[in-house]
Amino acid sequence: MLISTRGRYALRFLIDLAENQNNGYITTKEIAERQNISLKYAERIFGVLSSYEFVDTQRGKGGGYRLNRAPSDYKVSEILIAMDEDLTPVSCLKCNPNKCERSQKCKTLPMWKKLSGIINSFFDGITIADLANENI
Amino acid sequence: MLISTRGRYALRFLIDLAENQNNGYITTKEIAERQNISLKYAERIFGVLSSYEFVDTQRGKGGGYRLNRAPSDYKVSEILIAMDEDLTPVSCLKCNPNKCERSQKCKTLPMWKKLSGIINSFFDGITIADLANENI
DNA sequence: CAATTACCAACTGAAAGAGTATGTTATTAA
DNA sequence: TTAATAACATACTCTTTCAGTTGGTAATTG
Repeated sequence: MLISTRGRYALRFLIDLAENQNNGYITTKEIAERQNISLKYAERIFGVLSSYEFVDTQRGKGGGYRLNRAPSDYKVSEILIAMDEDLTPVSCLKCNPNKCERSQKCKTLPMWKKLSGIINSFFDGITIADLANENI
Repeated sequence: MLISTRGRYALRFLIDLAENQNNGYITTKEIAERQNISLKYAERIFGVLSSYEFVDTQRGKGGGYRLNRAPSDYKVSEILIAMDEDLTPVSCLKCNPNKCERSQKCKTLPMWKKLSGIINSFFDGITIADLANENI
């Protein structure tokens, strides 16, 4: 799988926050219920989103999370890369510079590179706002 | 990972066969050495290629494998799908029809479907001949 | 101070994937 | 007819990754 469930949940959480922007801070509990996921797992995912400063956070009563940018300023690519480390379709592309000794003469490597570029551009071109507005 | 090493090896084997087409049957041993992979692992991969009738096979002395079509008649997509079952980037798309109960209202599903289409078209448009000729 | 809510880290369990081990069967050439 | 060759088959091991859980601690507020 190119995209983990973690990455998919992260996107859904941000969409959820985007759809409830004017309600102040949204708790993990609320989102966990809406998205039908365990509270604890949701907390872990928000932990990553928070560490990348994709969201503002507030502890204690009345606290929770909220977006700190406009939904149109979140590229899907950056979210997925934050959650999964990368978006590379084959392990050949994982290390940089390429450590595979046959990379110079490999007949398939250019194809993998091209695909990787396509995938990255695809996700670069979509924002949380696009998703929320079903404007794929 | 979207593409397994099995799938990558399969492509390299077919490219190898394409490059040595006029030499009759090519043994697993020969390819295993050229591609720097264990004989036994190579045999397993050829087993799959053979079961999908991507190659002709001959046992015993002088035997081995050879292509049974022109290199330009092997789409990369069919090879990769044979080796890995599918090319779906997210598990949401694995079952058909979609069994996820939120699929009707899911805001991200259209994006996954679109990506899946892009990936499949990409590999549909490339053949073993293209790879052998470095014509990515 | 008590309730609330985010934050943190270690762990479990399952699945998939890479690769190996140990054969058996078909074919050919001597 | 036998020995060598090479494909075919299957079960297994080992590692890694990923999903999800457990059991907390720290900050904030009423």
